[in-house]
Amino acid sequence: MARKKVNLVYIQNDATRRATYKKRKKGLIKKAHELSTLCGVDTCVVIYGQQDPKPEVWASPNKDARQVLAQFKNMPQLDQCKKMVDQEGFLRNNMTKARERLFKVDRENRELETKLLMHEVITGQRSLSDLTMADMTALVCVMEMRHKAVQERLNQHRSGAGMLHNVNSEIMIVHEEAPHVAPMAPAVQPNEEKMPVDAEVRSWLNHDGLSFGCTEEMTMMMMMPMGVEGASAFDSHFAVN
Amino acid sequence: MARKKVNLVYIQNDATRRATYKKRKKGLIKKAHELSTLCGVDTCVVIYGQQDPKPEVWASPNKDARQVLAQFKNMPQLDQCKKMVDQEGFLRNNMTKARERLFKVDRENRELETKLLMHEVITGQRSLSDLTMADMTALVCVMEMRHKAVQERLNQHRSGAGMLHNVNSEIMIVHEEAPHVAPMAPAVQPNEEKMPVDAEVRSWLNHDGLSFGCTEEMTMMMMMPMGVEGASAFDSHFAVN
DNA sequence: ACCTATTAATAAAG
DNA sequence: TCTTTATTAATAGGT
Repeated sequence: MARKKVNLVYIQNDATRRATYKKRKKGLIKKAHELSTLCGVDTCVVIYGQQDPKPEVWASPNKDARQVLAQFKNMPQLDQCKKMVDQEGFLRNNMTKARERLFKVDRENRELETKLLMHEVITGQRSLSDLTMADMTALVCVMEMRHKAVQERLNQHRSGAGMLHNVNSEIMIVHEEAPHVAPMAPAVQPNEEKMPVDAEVRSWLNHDGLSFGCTEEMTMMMMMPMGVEGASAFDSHFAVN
Repeated sequence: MARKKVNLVYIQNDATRRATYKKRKKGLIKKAHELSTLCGVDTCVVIYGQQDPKPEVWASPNKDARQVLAQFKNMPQLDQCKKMVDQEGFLRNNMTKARERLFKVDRENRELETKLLMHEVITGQRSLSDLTMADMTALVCVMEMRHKAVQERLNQHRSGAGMLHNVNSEIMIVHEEAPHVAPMAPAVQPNEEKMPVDAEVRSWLNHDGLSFGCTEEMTMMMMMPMGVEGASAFDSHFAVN
C-alpha cells in the first residue's frame, strides 16, 4: 500500500527490511489491538525479531493478565486440571532430564580434567607445587579408583592362577589385616617377585588410553593407600620443585 | 477503512461483530504472514475467540523448524559465532553455578551425616562393625579435618605462650617431614605434659556443638594423620566387636 | 458471500 | 531517523 506494490518475498536490502519490519510490526500490533477491542476477544502476537531480537516482541493479551486468568478460571474444571497437570508433567519431565544430563556431563568433565591433570603432572608439564588443594583432592580420588581397580585385578590373579600369591597378600593385607606398619611405606618390597606386579599395575594404570609411562615411584604411589590431607601426602613422597 | 470510520469500541450488534471478527482475523493473520515473509522473521498470532473458542486460533510460526535453522545458517558468520559463544557462555556459567551449589550442599550433607555417625559410634549406639567402607572413609575425613583444626590450635599455642612446645613438635612433624615411622603409633607419649594437651584436644573436638565425651583412645586417634583406605585404620586401633 | 466507496497502512522519497 | 505523500490494501456497509 504505497508508491509501489510489494512482492511477497524476503527483502534483501538491509535498510529497507529494517524499516519495513518496524512499520509492519507496529501495524500488526495495532490490528491485533483493534480486533481485540472491536470484537471483545483476547489476542496475542509474538514476533521473534532478529534485529532487537533478544526480548521477543509481543502484543497485547487484550486488557491485562487478569483477563487471561479469569478466562482460565471460567474453563470447565476438567480441562483446567488437565492443562495444569500436563504443564507440570512437562516441566517435571524436562527438569529431570536436564538434571540427569548435568550430572552425567559434570562427572565426565571432572574425570577428564583430572586425567589430563594427572597426565600433565606425570609428564612434567606441570609441577605438583602448582596444584590447588582441590586439584590434589581430585587427583587422589582418581588414584584411589585406580588403586582399587588394581587390587581387584590382583584379586582375580590370586583366586585364579595363584602365581602371585605372596606379593598380593603383601598388598591386600593392608585392608584385610590392618597392620600397625605405616601404609605410607611402599607396599611392595623390592624382591624378585616385584617385577610382575609392577608390570601388571602399569598396564592397568594405562588402560584408559592416555597411556603415559609410569615411573617406579608413581607405580608405588598408586599402590599405596592415600590420605586426603591436601598436599602433604604428595610432598612427603615427591620432591616438589 | 471503508464506507465509514469505525470507533474503536466493542461492536454491540452481534451480526456486525461476527462479520468484522471474521474479516479482521483473516486480515491480521495475513499481515503476520507478510511480516514473516518480508522480514524473515517468525511470528505467532493467537486469538482467543469466543465463538469457535476452545481451540485458540493461532497463526504461523512461519514455515517449520527447517526455516529457523536455515535462517540461522544464513546469518553473517560473525553474528552466528557470537550467538553460539553467548549461548556457550551462558550454559557454562549456569553449569558452574549449579556445580558449585551441588558441591556445597553435598559436602554439607556428608559432613553432617558423618558427624551424626561419629556421635552414634562414640556413644555406643552403633558398633564399628556395622559401618560400611564408605562410612569409614567419611569418618576418617571428618577426623582429619578436626585433626587439622587441633594442629592449628596447637600452633597458636606454640607461637604464643610456647609452653607446649615439646609435645607440639612431636605432633607437627608427622606431616611436615614425612617420617617413615608409622604415624599409626600414638603421637602423644604418656608423660607429664600429656594431660594439658589432652584437655586442649578434647575441648576442640567438642566445639561443634555435638559435645560427646572423648575417650582417651579417641583423643589419640583424632590426633593421628589418617589414610582413607577403608576400615584398616579403625580395626587396628579399636576392638571391633 | 460479493461489491465498492472509503479509510488505513505503508513504500519510497525528502 | 522521522516526516511526507502517493499509492496500495483492508474493509464497513450495503446487496
